[in-house]
Amino acid sequence: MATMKEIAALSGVSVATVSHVLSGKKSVSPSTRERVLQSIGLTNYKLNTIAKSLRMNKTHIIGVLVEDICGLPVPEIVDGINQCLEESGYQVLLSNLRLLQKLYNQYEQLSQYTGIVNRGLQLLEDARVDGIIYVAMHDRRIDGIHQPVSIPLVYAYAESGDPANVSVTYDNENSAYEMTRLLIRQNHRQVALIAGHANTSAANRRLTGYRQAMDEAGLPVPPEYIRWGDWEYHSGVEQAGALLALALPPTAIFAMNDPMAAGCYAAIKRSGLRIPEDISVVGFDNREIASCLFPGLTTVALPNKEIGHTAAQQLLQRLDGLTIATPRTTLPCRIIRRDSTLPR
Amino acid sequence: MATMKEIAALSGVSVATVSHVLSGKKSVSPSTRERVLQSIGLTNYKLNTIAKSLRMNKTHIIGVLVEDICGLPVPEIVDGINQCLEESGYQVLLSNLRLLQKLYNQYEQLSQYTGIVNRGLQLLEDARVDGIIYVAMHDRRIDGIHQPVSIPLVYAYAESGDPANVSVTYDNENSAYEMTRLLIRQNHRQVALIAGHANTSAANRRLTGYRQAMDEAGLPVPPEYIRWGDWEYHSGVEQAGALLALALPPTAIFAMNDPMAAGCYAAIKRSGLRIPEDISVVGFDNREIASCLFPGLTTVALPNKEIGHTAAQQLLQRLDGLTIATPRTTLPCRIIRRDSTLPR
DNA sequence: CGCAGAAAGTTAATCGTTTAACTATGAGGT
DNA sequence: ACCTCATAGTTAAACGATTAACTTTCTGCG
Repeated sequence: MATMKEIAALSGVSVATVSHVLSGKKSVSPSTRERVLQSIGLTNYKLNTIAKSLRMNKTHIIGVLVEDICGLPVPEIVDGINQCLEESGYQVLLSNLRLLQKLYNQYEQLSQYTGIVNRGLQLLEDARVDGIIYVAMHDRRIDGIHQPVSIPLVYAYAESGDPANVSVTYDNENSAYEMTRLLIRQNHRQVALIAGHANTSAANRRLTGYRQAMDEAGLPVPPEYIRWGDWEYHSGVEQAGALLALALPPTAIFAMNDPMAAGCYAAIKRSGLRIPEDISVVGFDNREIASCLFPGLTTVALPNKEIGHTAAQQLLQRLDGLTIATPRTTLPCRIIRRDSTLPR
Repeated sequence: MATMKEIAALSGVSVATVSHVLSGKKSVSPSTRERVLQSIGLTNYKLNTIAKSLRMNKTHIIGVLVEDICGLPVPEIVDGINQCLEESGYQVLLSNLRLLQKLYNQYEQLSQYTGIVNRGLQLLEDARVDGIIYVAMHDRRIDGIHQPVSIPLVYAYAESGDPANVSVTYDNENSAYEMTRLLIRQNHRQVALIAGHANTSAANRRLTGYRQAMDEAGLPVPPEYIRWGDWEYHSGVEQAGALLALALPPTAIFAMNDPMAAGCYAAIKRSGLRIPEDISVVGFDNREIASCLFPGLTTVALPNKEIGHTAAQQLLQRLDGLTIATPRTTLPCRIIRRDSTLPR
């Protein structure tokens, strides 16, 4: 692959002149410019970005740290990041921690967790990325995360424990509120909830939203209407079974994610009831299942792509030296209405 | 961030010596080594990989080109790639073409397609990656893909049109064969097939496997038992409906992917039949739905992680100067047995 | 004692850019 | 004629590592 030196020799000028032609930062006579461009056309010259990075101390590469690339929202978030960065001439260096997403309960063991995250950050820092986006799956109460010296870092999806850090998240609380409101507007008065793992802040926020909607409508929430699942299909089956066995079973079930909603479907059908005629079910996440269940599941779609896009935007702003006025961005979700609910 | 120069000054030696201590390629007296290591400990020294890359003409970065990171097998493949590369000290630069995966029919418009792919390859080449893994979703009949000069390239998931290129794929044909065999062993004699989009080689290979199993067992395949869908849920509903309306309806349906199998579930339940007592259904892909349907769907799991891992391995071999003996690797799939089939 | 050879360092070139500082030339103004 | 200034180009020093080639010192052996 040709270098500037060869182009310079071929055109009978100095490398500096070639550089000037390419950068356009200094004026070059039309004739020399033409000669240089022709030489470039003749060879397979490619600017060596490595040399440029070394000289300029800027790689135009952003490190994206993910806990598990196979985790559901992750590819979409990365997509959003990628799209935004590409437009600004940046590229994405991916670092995958391969942390099992399902270890909700071990989530509290922050010590070894932060160790792994810090190793990932190190790797990106070593690669001399210009900035880092950390796609975190769970809000951090304590931030044991070592902010690499002098590399801007923004959080996507979940929040950093330190409110000074910039984070881009979605509105768990309001989405759960709106979804519950939707059921209430359909005259449901017995609305039960199947929650995700109690350790996760997502579950707690969605619970808050649900409670607020019920309270506002003056509807009672008997404790047996709040069932704690573990985000998995089977806990949906189990908890829905328990709800159906109640003396006063709910007329609507709000499952905190789609697999658990699918579990409700199984339990409900097994008991001979029909969805939505006898009982309404709604989910959360808008996974592929939601549209493949029968009847189609009403659920909430997370703004994953936007989360990634916004996080990337904010990072680029910081790279331009701007300080982010509001470090926490919370994006709204969208309710996807299908056929799993019916008014009473 | 400190440099070798500063470490050298601090330890009273030359940069060369510092380099020797770090690389271990030349002997250094224990005392100087100790002094240098202490200086490093005192500062925040980090090897500048950019400078190293420039000098060594090697970045230790592999470009991964994906058509759509949100496409289902993609994250797992990337995970496999990542895992393998990480062990060898390489990192992943991601390039996402954001080609809509669903444009099956436009798939034949190769001209503009190759343009986009080539732009993606250019971007990676510009970044001076050491090698490229192209995660392609569809086999290429003609390869319009411009192999970037001197950068090793391997295909993952789908095959390159040129048999000389190294590709790592999975065994569509045999998996469909085995799945059909499973149904036949359960004494099903009327086994119908709901195929994916006719344009795709995956659909055609799976069809071949199915046909072979039926032929071997001496079972007739009436033309109306082969239904062409488009990989989507609704075509499953539709085609299963058509099958059930036949004079001699099948006792088992093999859907070429899980969403279409889910469509079968809907059509079958609507018609009042039970799965698996009245009719067996199997799918393909082992998506999340498979375990969230009721009853659980028997399906085939693709070796996505292994595909990525193997592709990365082969690329690293090529980087080490080895030539790959067999450029085409076809990995076996695994049948996941759940509760959607019953012997006759 | 003399010499070979190993051990421990240093010097300086190199990778491919960018860019401040400099030179040379010519145009324009007074 | 002289000064100023803009234009077009060159030179050379960075950026931060690696490494071949060289120097110096020491060890061991005949």
